Amino acid sequence: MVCFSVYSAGLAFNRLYRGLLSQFGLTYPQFLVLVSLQHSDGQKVSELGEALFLESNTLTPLLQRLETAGLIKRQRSDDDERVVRLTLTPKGAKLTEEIGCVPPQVMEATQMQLSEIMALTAKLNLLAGSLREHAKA
Amino acid sequence: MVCFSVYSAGLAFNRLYRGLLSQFGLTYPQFLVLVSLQHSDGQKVSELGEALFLESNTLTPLLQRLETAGLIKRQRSDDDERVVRLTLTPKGAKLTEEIGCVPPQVMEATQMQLSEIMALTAKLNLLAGSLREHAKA
DNA sequence: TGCGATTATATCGTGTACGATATAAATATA
DNA sequence: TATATTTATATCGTACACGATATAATCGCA
Repeated sequence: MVCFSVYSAGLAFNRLYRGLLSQFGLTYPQFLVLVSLQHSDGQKVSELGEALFLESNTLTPLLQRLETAGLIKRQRSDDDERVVRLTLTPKGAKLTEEIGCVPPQVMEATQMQLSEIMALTAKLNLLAGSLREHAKA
Repeated sequence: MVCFSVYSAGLAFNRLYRGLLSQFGLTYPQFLVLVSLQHSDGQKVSELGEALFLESNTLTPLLQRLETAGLIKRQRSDDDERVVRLTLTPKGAKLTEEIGCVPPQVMEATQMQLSEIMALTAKLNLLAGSLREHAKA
């Protein structure tokens, strides 16, 4: 069953990341947020949610923890007071640089060729896309 | 990044299963437990944990909920009082039959050929195996 | 202009995951 | 055969994930 393979591979990745990220005081979803903000600082919560496939009920508490840790700033937009924009603090930007060493370690742990990883990634993205389409309909 | 693809595909599967299983009052991990017990009734908690890659800190509350719902029975072994054996109740066995209609619906939602699904599953299992090996070392 | 609908984020309750630790039973060993 | 060690499960605290709902700001339209 693919679903179970995806599920258990997700567990395995999560455990690996936990070991690698605990020294930085981060979880895997928090890591994803920092990396996403590094690529595009000042994102709205909704934009981050589209990038990570998460909604405000999951993101809000996660972002509050990152703000409490001094890694990001959350501020209401002046144009539209409903919108909250997210920016890395200097401390957050510095930490995001430091965790750049983590993805190579994960790649190494996969024991797979880069080409194979990319092919697998592409298939998973197609699969996830189909599942999301199906959910909408 | 494979890790993110696995993560987001896991989210998508979880959402799909949520929609399909809610009518039965089950979550995806609970579904996995019932199916595992259908294949091998009377498993120990530790055996179930090896099958699902979960430990007692996750399984105990999950199994307690299934017992409260009247779907499984948890009983201490006579041979070894540390061991808890898990069996489907008649109600649980009946429900497990009924949810047999769910996996085909999931397969359909993937929009993939069976051969492609099997190849993907095999690769994911290899990957997860490598990650688990790496975690042990 | 005013007011109902929409939008963006937040809150709440439930159910996983998991590290750390507890508890009790079984085993090993002095 | 006592006692230390190991093993199986359970408990606790923290952090996601998500359905349902709340709240406040903006928009649409009469």
